[in-house]
Amino acid sequence: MTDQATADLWPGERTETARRLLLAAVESFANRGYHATTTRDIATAAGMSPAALYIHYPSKAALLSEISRTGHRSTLALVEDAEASSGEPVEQMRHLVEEFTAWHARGHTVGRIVNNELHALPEDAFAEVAELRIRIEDTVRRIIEKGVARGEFEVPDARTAARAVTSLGIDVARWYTDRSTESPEELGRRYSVLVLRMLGAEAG
Amino acid sequence: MTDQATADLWPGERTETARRLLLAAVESFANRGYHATTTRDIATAAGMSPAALYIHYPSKAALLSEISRTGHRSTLALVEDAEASSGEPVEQMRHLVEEFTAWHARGHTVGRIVNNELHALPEDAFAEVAELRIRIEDTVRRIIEKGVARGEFEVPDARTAARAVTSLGIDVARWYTDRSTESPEELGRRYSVLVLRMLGAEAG
DNA sequence: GTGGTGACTAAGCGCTTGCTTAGCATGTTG
DNA sequence: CAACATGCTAAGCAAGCGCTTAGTCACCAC
Repeated sequence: MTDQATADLWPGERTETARRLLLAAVESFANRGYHATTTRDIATAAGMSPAALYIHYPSKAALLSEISRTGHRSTLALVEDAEASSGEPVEQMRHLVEEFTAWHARGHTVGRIVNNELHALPEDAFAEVAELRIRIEDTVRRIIEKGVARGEFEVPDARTAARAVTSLGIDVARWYTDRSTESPEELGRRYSVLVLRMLGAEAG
Repeated sequence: MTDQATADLWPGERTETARRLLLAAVESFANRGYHATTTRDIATAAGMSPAALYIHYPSKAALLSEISRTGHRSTLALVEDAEASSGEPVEQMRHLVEEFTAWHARGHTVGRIVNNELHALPEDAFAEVAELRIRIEDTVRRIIEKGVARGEFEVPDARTAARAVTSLGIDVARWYTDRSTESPEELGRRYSVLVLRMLGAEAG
């Protein structure tokens, strides 16, 4: 039931049981929302009694924190890799959109939690995650500004354009389902064409 | 505390008290989420005891249904007005994006409920709302297809492009706050420039 | 006045929630 | 073989949930 992309985020969680609980939490939080999910839901989905959850995680909120932190770190890494992949803004942006979009399609369950359950995070996790989100948006804006300075992009306002680019990718997690006809990779390629054109780049 | 755009959605709710409850529910659902909001929260914010809520609405879910239905109807009307406003796809699309974006910025509280609390809706409200969402997306796709047929737009895939256009607007409700520097109208204009370019239209 | 009505509250019911406690097998160590 | 650690469960606790009940008060018709 759990997709590979999600499972890959926690390759070696402390024990196999802890991992099963985590993946069950991802599934439940994504489908029903954090507050609508009970600890009994998670434990049952992982095939154990409610009390067993607390041997592996101190609280329901700790599960959410772990999911949100890991999801955000993974996204930031992806965005920074795209920036490092080339010196050319057009190529950087193509990579970024392709992978950012595909990530949100492939891992739309984790993506939903990452983007919609921010308000449910405990303070410390929220602080870390907010910082990561800023760094993601800053990276996108930096690429756009560099492209504009070089005359390869042309936008009315870099900040707004950066918002639009990240926004497009993030929202994929909201509507993409496993029954969608486009593969995550195909969607990424199509979105990168649209985005480059949106930014006023010449070539498709 | 409640913005004018939200208040305008219910110009003449049955009684003044019913309206106060509804607006308090909008505020609470948007800030904390439906499941994290208690009927006590709503009643207290409207300045009354928890039991008074049930004189005006049969349940907490009925409040959500009312908010979601009205929000969706208002959005569909806006989209259909944009299509009717001109015979030219470029003009239709400019109007659509300008107003769709501004609506989600102005009414970002209602917008968040409309787009993120679908799973919490009772069955009958969900069915109505799902139908409205399809009509919104269909209208956007129709405009794009007409533009492509006329040689005024050029996109790899109309369905994907329609998703991207609606997605951009919807996601505004997630990140826009009253402290955002751009006005809803200004944001709408900037987004319409980006979208038209994304669709391969000549003029900005 | 009297009876009726509509908007409201204080109190609380039954249930579910996140989490804890006490105890039970199993395996490992000396 | 005793002593302990580990990973789990059955049972349940306090708190909070959506919603109901019983009753109060202001107002209006006659």
